[in-house]
Amino acid sequence: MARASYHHGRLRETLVAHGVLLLAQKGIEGLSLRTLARKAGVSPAAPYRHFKNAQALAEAIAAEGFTRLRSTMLATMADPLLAGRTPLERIGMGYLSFAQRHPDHFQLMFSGRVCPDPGQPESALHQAGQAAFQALTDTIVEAQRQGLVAADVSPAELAVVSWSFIHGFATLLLAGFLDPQELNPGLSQAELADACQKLIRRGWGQKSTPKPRRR
Amino acid sequence: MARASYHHGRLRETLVAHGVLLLAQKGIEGLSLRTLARKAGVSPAAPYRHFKNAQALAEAIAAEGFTRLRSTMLATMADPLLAGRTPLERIGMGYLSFAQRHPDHFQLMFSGRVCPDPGQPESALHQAGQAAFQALTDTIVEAQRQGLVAADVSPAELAVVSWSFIHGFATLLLAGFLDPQELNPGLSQAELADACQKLIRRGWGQKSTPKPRRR
DNA sequence: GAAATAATGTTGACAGTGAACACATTAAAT
DNA sequence: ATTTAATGTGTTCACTGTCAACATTATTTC
Repeated sequence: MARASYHHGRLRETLVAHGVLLLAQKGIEGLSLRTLARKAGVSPAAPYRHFKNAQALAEAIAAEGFTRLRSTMLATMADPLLAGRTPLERIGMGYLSFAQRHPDHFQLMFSGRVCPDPGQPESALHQAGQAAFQALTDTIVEAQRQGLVAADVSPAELAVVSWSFIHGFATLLLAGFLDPQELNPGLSQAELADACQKLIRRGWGQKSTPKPRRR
Repeated sequence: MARASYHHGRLRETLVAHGVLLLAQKGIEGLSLRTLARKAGVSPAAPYRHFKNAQALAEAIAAEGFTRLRSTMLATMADPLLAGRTPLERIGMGYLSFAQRHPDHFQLMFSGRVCPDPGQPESALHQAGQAAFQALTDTIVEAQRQGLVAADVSPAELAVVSWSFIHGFATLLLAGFLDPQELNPGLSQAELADACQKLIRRGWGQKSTPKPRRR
């Protein structure tokens, strides 16, 4: 931890890296600029040479979260154990997996502590978020090519819908609003996710165009 | 603000009420126990007689948020201006309306500052949240009765899916991830929401039973 | 290569915060 | 009426984000 030279050399990355760890250990409330400076072996004022304020540091940590979320989703896409799943199922599982393994990081990314006004759409946070979103859009295009998803709807719309659903599902799960057995018909999380996914694919509207009844 | 008697009398409610206001003015970061005590004209230690700590106060404010969210949804349900909309559209509009008019309150309710572990499912927060959720479930049952929603799916499942979607949509909207015109085909928020809603009702799966091609 | 300049880190201070303690005042119960 | 519980006060502590003045080093420029 202790360093020889007066300058740290890689303080910015070190702060973000320790931020990710501290977040996992102490949660969002436990994340403090001073603590991170201490862990980096640096004075409390040093971080201000790299970040305008504590929120900017939190934004950088959140941006790193989006990068990792994207990596997790891509890894899940390539996981041979999930070969039987459709691309959209796989990427959704990646999203959920990240949210559940790094709940505090996930919450920070969307907690409003970050990016309150979209005045700076060029921020690293926005870019990292859009990159993750792009992975989802790419997956949808691929699913359309494979004939797994309706091809007559714009990928962007489909991406908005699927991201909205999976994000809401993850958030409500983390917040504990989907746990009680009273409301769910005693399903495990995987079963519930699966049921929802099937329901979405099918649509929940009344079957207004009565298909030729199978029987 | 100043009071005559030594005891405040309704400190708890006063703190929560001022909390809602302060939240709207200063955002989540600006919400502090001491400031609320000051606004209530009371010493910094007084709130601790009513709340175990600052987080418990935040939870009470969040619970109040769920109560108001439920009220907003019910009001939207009854709004005569929206008579042409289906019940699910109306309640979704109520949800979005609350999220956009009280973004900080909405974020607090799901920000993880609140209810980290579901060890206390009896908390007021959980109860208020479940009451809001119940309004949604009721609406779905009603929509099923009206034949607007597939009746062969459990209302609980439909409620999970619709709550997940609308919550995710609201969150991404607030976080600014749905704004850039690059990704959306230049739609207004209302148009986007409408397109998503239609898409969900129809389902996004490949039309496995190909309708007679129009041309 | 030496000097000027920019980048980066330090020290010390300040106000604001959550929290705890002993104590004061009032309401409620006996 | 007296005891007891509930509620509010004053004070203190450790911690936090932030800043200004200063110190050290890296980088550029002559």
